[in-house]
Amino acid sequence: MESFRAHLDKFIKINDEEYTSILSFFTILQFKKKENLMKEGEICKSLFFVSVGCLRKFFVNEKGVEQTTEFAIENWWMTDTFAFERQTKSDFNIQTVEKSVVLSIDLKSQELLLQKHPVMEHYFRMVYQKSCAAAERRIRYLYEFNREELYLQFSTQFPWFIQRIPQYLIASFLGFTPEYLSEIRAKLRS
Amino acid sequence: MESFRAHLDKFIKINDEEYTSILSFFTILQFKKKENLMKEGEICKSLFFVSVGCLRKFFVNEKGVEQTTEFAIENWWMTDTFAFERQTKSDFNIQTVEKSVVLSIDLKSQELLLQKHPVMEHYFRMVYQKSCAAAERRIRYLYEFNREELYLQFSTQFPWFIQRIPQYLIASFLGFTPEYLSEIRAKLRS
DNA sequence: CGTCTCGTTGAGAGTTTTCAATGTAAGTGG
DNA sequence: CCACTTACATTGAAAACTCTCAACGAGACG
Repeated sequence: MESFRAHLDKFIKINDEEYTSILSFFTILQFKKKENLMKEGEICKSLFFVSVGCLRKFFVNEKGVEQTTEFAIENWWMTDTFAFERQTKSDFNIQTVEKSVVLSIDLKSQELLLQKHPVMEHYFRMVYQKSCAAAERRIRYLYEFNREELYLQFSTQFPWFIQRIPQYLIASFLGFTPEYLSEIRAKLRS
Repeated sequence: MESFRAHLDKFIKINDEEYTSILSFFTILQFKKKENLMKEGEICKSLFFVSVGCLRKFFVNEKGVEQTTEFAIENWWMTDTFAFERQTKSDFNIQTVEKSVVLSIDLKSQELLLQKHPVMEHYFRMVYQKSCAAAERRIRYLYEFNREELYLQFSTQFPWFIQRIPQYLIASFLGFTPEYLSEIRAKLRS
């Protein structure tokens, strides 16, 4: 878990002993591709930190289609924040997109962690703050661009991610159908 | 500023002396309807807390139309989080929708506040966490519903807000044109 | 009274989805 | 390694959704 340590170091100053203690509050989990970490309708027990790999969050709409709302790659956190905070049923599914290594913590452990290591309040404050900032930007893009522009924007901003992820997930994340993405790509190609 | 105290009390335990000290880091501002608190392109200096009234955050799209992305009513915070954190140019405008009373704090003051009152780290962690939770829900709705359903959803969930705000701002917030909102309302009426 | 803002209506145009069919790449078990 | 199956990507036509534009009506306010 060297990567988690490096990540924490970007926000807070801790020594080896503290790090060992902090890490002890988490469970390390390994997943294959397309394994489920959380299911819609089940109590949202865990907050996940992606150490290696990629997760996606999605729900199933009334037509039975999976709508991806978020990806999490290395050094990102993911859960249904609303449901985790209240320990209620999750509104989302979380699934690996690739083989992944994930740190997991439950609410009670997080509370104990914050109690024992107050510096982690600062850490999580910063993480949530960045997460809010990202959400604000995300929402702006959704209002500013039409589907074609969203794809163009996304593929120029994260070309390496486009390579990494199947296209139908990109389409799902950008909020349109795989067919329409094909059409857009055909148009851009010509 | 009794309302701010009551709001803080929901998250943290502080005495009168601490509260007085905390409040001293803020500036109290009064605004009339449609006054500007922040402008796109200017350095994002302030984080705002709405004590009374209502703010909206918007940007101007390439067609010159104002797109509202967020409202803040009593006990909500608002800024361009990304720009505030980095003290860079704001990507959004912030304007009052009604006559409002607002607490304002700049980044340096917030840092001093957090230093002097570590309990505020916890407070802001909770606030940002809730904000993230709201954003996750918001994004889900944007993916789940078409415009008509968005309006239906919004108007049944926040009927009191629909009363409070002019319709063209509702349309802007939900991401469609006032004309289309009229059409939806006509359809629902019949 | 005139002006401005806001809400409404309708026609036509643009965007995006649906559905069904086909093609292609990739994984699996023998 | 091949044959089979499944998952993913593409195409095209018709339908559904949403926007644009121009015009009109109603109310607020100086």
